Amino acid sequence: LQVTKAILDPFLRKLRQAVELTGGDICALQGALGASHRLEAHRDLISEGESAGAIRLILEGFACRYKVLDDGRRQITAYLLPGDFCDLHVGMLGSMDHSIGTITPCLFVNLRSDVLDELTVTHSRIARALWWATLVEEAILRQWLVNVGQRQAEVRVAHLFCELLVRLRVIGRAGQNGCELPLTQKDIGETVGISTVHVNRVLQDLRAKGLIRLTGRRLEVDDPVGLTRFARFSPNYLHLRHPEELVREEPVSLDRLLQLYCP
Amino acid sequence: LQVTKAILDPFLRKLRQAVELTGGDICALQGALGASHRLEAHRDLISEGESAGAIRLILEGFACRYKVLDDGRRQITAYLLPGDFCDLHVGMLGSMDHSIGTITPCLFVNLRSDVLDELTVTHSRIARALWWATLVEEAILRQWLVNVGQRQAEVRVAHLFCELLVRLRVIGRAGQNGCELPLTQKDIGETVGISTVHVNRVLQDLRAKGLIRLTGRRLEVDDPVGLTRFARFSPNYLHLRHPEELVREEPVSLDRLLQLYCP
DNA sequence: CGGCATTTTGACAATCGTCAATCAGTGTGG
DNA sequence: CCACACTGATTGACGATTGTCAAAATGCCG
Repeated sequence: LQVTKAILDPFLRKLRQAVELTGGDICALQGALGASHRLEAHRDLISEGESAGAIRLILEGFACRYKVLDDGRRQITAYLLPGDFCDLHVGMLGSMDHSIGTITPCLFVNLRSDVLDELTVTHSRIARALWWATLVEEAILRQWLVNVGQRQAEVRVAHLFCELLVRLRVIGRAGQNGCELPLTQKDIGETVGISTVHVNRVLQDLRAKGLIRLTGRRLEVDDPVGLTRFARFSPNYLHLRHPEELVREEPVSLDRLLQLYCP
Repeated sequence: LQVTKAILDPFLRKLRQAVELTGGDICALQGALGASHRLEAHRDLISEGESAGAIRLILEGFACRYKVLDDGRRQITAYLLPGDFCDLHVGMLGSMDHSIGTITPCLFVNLRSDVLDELTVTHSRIARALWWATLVEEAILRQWLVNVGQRQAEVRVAHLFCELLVRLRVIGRAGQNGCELPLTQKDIGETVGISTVHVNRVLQDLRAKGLIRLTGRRLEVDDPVGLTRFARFSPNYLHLRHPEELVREEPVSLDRLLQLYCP
């Protein structure tokens, strides 16, 4: 499978939130790309207990980190979207303390870790951007803990939607009025710590309030301002450098990006 | 205030869980130490929104990361114990997305960030150990999210105690039968996402089960095995290299450590 | 069309939160 | 030494949010 350049767009957009990458940086990153591969929905990329291997970057699809308890309950601890790493720095810890699984069919590229190690020495901006991504993941975890620990079910769900909307918008996958959101109600419940049945009730309430509609695999936002206010959402914890860009609905074509960045 | 060497013991013990430090590493770390200072209980070290400044290491006392909601509710997202950093890598993100406050009176040292930056280049083991500490923090956050999202109040509290016992044992501050634990029931509730009143009920239940007693500022563990089993606690997510050492009740004297490490 | 996953509904129960009062422990000043 | 204040712990009554169970409805895909 050939990795076309356009498919790196979400990744580059995301990193642009951390640092201003130069053309040289981008080309160097391309040089680290290894083999790409597909995985169908509901498969594990890595399971808890395994020792982390290759570094993988998601190009397409939804995946998640999760932990399963002995009684079968599952907690999703992160969503991995196009442009996110699966196991960038976690590998340093030795064995995985959680699993990573796909939600939809996904497309990945491997990154040659030796090349990447070298890059972080020769291209300090890249090193910085990669650590930024890891630290933002941690910040998101803190925010999730606040939601699950302190807020009511309805607010939790609203907040999750706000966050996903922003993250998808950063990578050019969401407009102001909605986005593709391939999560089941079970997934949502396992994310915010409520039962599937209650997720259903909450979604109906949010719809009745005129805030959102979750139909099929798509989230429609009827009242963006109201939703943000209801969820008490502030994107500060995402540490974006260019919040103003989030308004732009149109994805930037990668031709455009490469024009700008590669001399 | 003079930083004696002995007071670094928890820090060095903790890092030994990540990598085997050489005498040179330890001496280099000592060279990065700056001014030390005290702070009384219930004060903020850094508040949300501020831009992170100096890098600080806790030498003595309990502190925590937390977020406050607009309705006054608070969620503690991490405990900072002796040997833990307050703002090691978080500074890379610019502004703080949470606050750090003391629980007991605390003693800190500043670290010269320029010296530390240099260290991470010249002493790769140190760089590795510092990132390990950050990644373990993230792993703990994931585990907390699982607890708060999926488990019953009683199990949440039991699990928290297990974790704190292990972490305190690593730094030589806990035996098999208990430890100093200066948390109020309010603190515990704000950690595991339950009300203060319910914390009280849960503690009584745990005592009635013969597992633990929390009296004053001390946690007594009456049935360590039973507690671990009840909490479904596994220390894997703490990524310790020397779990066998946790059994040892006696703190290693720093004279001993320096004898071993400094030629 | 038929099978399967997902969503939806209703009834009921349980955990947990809230409120408000009391009790216990600790430190302070007279 | 004791009254006092203050914080933290404890108790009880009550209610609300949320979970569980089980069934029915809907949607999706071969």
